[in-house]
Amino acid sequence: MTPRPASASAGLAVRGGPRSQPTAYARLVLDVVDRIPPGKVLTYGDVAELTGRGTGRTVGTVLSQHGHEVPWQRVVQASGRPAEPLLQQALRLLAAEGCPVEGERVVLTRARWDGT
DNA sequence: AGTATGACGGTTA
DNA sequence: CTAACCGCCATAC
Repeated sequence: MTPRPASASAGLAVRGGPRSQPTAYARLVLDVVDRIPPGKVLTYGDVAELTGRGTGRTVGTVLSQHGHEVPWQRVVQASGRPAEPLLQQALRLLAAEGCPVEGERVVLTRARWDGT
């Protein structure tokens, strides 16, 4: 894939400022999310495992700051439900790319990406 | 170095 | 099913 415009920023919990500059950790996370195939998803925890650092919480914080440069809708909670603020839009985007959705959640048994 | 914060996860009630 | 609680960990200040 083409490199994402490094214009975005990472950093977690930015209080008091718009966006800080990307951190190595944020790039790791965005890199993994960027590789999720259309119609497939990963849980926040899955992303943390694939990067080898952090937890679902830290992954979520990174995406909250610049998930805009990656297919953010492909990262959902362990329950299969997209994060609250993005619920409707995420479900719409996922359904559009052929991801199995049931009610307000993704059918993880069918849509979970194996990371390969 | 210590405290606060957050697009999470798992357990317990 | 919902709600509360605690553990987790990178980052900001």
